[in-house]
Amino acid sequence: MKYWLFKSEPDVFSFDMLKKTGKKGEEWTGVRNFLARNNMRAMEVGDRGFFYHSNEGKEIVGICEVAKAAHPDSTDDSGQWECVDIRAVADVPKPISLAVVKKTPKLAKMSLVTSARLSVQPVTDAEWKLICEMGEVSL
DNA sequence: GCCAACGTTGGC
DNA sequence: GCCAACGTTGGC
Repeated sequence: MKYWLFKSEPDVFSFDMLKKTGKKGEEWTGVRNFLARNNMRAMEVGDRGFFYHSNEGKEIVGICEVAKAAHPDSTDDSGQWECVDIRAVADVPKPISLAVVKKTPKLAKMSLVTSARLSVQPVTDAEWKLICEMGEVSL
C-alpha cells in the first residue's frame, strides 16, 4: 500500500465536505499539473492519503482513501488530465500543522515542505506512521 | 495583500 | 532544445 497527501483549500473543498460524500467519495478533479497527475496514475484502490488544508488552517486534518483508480477528469475537455476518487476514512483528532511538520526533523523534508505547490504528493511509510502517531489517529 | 517559488508557455 | 516571461499557488 502506498501513501499520499491531497491538498485542498477548505473554503473550496474541505475535509468535512468530503465526509458528506460518504462511501462513494468524490472525484478529485481539477488537477492540472503533470507531476500530480503521474502521482494519481500510480495510485491503487485502497491506498491511503492525508487530507491537508492549505491557506486556511494549514494542517493535516483527515485520512482518506483511494476509492477509484485514475480515470479521465470529467472537468477537462482536452482529454489529457485524469483524476482519482477519494473518500474520507477518519479524522485526525490532533491536526498536524505545517509549522509542526517543519519543526519535526523527521518530517521536515516531506514534499509538503519542499514542494509546497504540488497538490498531490507522495508520503513515505515512515512519515505516514509518525504523523498518525502524532495526530493520535485510530484506524 | 505581498512576494517568493515554481510550473508552463512560447519565441528563437 | 533552451531560456526568458508569465501566471498561479500558497505561506506569511
